[in-house]
Amino acid sequence: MIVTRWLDDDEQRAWRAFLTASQLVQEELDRQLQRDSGMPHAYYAVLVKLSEAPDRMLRMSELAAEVNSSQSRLSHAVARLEERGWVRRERCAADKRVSWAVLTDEGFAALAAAAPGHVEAVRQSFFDLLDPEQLHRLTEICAVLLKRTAP
Amino acid sequence: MIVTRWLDDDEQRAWRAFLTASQLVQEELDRQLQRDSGMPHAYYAVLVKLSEAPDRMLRMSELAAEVNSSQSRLSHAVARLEERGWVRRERCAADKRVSWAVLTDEGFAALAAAAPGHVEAVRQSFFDLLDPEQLHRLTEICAVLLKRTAP
DNA sequence: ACAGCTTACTTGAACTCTCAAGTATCTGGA
DNA sequence: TCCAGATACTTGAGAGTTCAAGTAAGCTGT
Repeated sequence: MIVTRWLDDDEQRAWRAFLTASQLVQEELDRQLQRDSGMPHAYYAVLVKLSEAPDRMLRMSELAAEVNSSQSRLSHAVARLEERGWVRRERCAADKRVSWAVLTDEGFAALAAAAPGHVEAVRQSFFDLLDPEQLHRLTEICAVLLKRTAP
Repeated sequence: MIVTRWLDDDEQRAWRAFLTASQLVQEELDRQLQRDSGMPHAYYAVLVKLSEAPDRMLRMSELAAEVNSSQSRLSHAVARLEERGWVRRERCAADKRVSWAVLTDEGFAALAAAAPGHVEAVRQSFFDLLDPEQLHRLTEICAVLLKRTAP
């Protein structure tokens, strides 16, 4: 039988602070993007990754990995983005299972329109609150949280 | 005209690390709870807060504030929890607009059953990865992110 | 060459969340 | 008193996410 190692008070506080802070920041940015640009943050992330890719295109599976999404989620998301004309799908000739997601000019324009407001929001709810020392440490800590190889 | 203060490379890294780390941790725990206990993390949080409240009951609006949720979201959530018999609603006699959410014995039992596995998961994806120094700093930083009064 | 596994992606249904609108109740001032 | 506005909560519709299952195409070993 395994005895649960419950969280002590300090751990409780630490955990709830992390959870609440990250929720708060994410919700705030999601709301800002939805309100000002009519897209959730997940869609914004897709557009960003595509815009940074060579020829503004990526395989669906690569794109999913880049934006930290399941294939299913991405597939639905790209379907919506396609409806808006912001992304286009292209079947790969070499391997017909693969499809490429391609950022259209309209998609790039939508991203360009959304970006300034979003960056400003990120500054307000994140960077402007932290000094360089804190920022550096937070980055390190987050890197640690990410490093452990998923099971 | 306002000139956008774009993020420099360090800022990009910091921001993406924070976003990715917090998403990863949250998704992991959400998945764990859903898989092992059939509830999303948001519902678990509701049960926890109720279990800690005097008489295991809270007004809907207080509960919403405690779990960082909109009233609408909480109302839907409590409706689902009520269907499962984990929470019960009681109209307040003094102010009939108010309703109390009350944790039932079944709800408490469900929480008790879910907690050990969840705590273990939190250890694995959070505490076990950080040393005490990092934990302390992270808590401070998250407190800063939370402190700014929402507009 | 071809049966069976793997890979890449899609689909559908169930569920949660959001936003806006709706209901009921209370409160403060004319 | 009474009504206009505030408060507490609910409801419904639309959208995104998840999970499991489904399709299609490539690979592998015999």
